[in-house]
Amino acid sequence: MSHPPLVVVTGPTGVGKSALGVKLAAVLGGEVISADAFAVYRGLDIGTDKPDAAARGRVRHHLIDVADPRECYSAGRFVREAERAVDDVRTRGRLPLLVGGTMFYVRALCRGLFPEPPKDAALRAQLEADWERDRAAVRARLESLDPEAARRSAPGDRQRTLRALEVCLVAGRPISHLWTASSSRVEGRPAVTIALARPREELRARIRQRVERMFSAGLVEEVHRLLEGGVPPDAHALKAIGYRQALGVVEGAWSVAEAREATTVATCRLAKRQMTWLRSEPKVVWLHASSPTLLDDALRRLEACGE
RNA sequence: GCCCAGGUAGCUCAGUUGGUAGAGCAGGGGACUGAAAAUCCCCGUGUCGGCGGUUCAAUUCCGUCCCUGGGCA
Repeated sequence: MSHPPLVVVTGPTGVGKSALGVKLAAVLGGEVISADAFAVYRGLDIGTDKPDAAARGRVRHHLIDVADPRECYSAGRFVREAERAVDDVRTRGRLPLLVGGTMFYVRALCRGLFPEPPKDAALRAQLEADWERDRAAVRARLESLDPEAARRSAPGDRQRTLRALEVCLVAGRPISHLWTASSSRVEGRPAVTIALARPREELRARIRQRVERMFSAGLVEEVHRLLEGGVPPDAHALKAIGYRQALGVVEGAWSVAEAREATTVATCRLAKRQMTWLRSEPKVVWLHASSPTLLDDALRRLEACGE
């Protein structure tokens, strides 16, 4: 069963991934599978810069608006749903294009995650409490259970430390052993990864403009609506850049100008971290997003890769 | 015009009883296996406003000039 390689279109926020993704899909008879940790939530439209009705009318999109904003979406769920979407698109004889900037999701889909042991909410809560009380003790515990995992996470990294401990305890074996069991169904068919880049200052300017657009398009009102719709202020969906800051405005802690500035800064940092992911990625086809012949450049590179 | 207060990192400022300086923010680099737009780690040489003077040594003291606030005319 030989499929064409999965086409991935990625890059830092604001470079123009979505636009290229839609154009490629239109030309190649493909469908977009979004790799975006917040566009999955219904009701988060403005701040996620979700593809608009025109784009979604032109090309079919998957994994957008698939979760309730009160839920906590996850990489594991993304991989399951994305694999299903890839199969679905291929079954219909079309080309799946993974488009998005959530690098962890992209990597998880392409390289796989280890088989997850069942969740244990009580244990997680207990570990969180332990961490607040004595994080050194928690670290020592991980150190004894799984020295390898301890070495791979910084002492201050609460999230990884607790996750590692939780998995070790539930699975009854070190998480570092489970890591070696990672597997992905798309892994065998290497993806062609197109990454878009722009000069730093240009990207910064685009981000600044986009953030201004989001606030004037009613980002604060959108947060209002979500809260009125029953989304708790501490919901994961409201931890997204822009939403956090807009929530600050709703709660009266920040002026709109402050929120806008903070959102811009946070978004630029996100872009920087995304670039860090991509630089370490071994086989990436880099394209200049501002090239007037971008679509042709991309098509040519895909052809060269066998698509 | 006079009087005060300032002029130190991209920004806001601290500091040096004279031995060429450091915080926060911004910025940069990196890590990343189910919260990932998260979580975390590392990175600070800059004519200390200009020019003179005193001094072994001036960003620090003195003089003068320029600039920015505020006050008085």
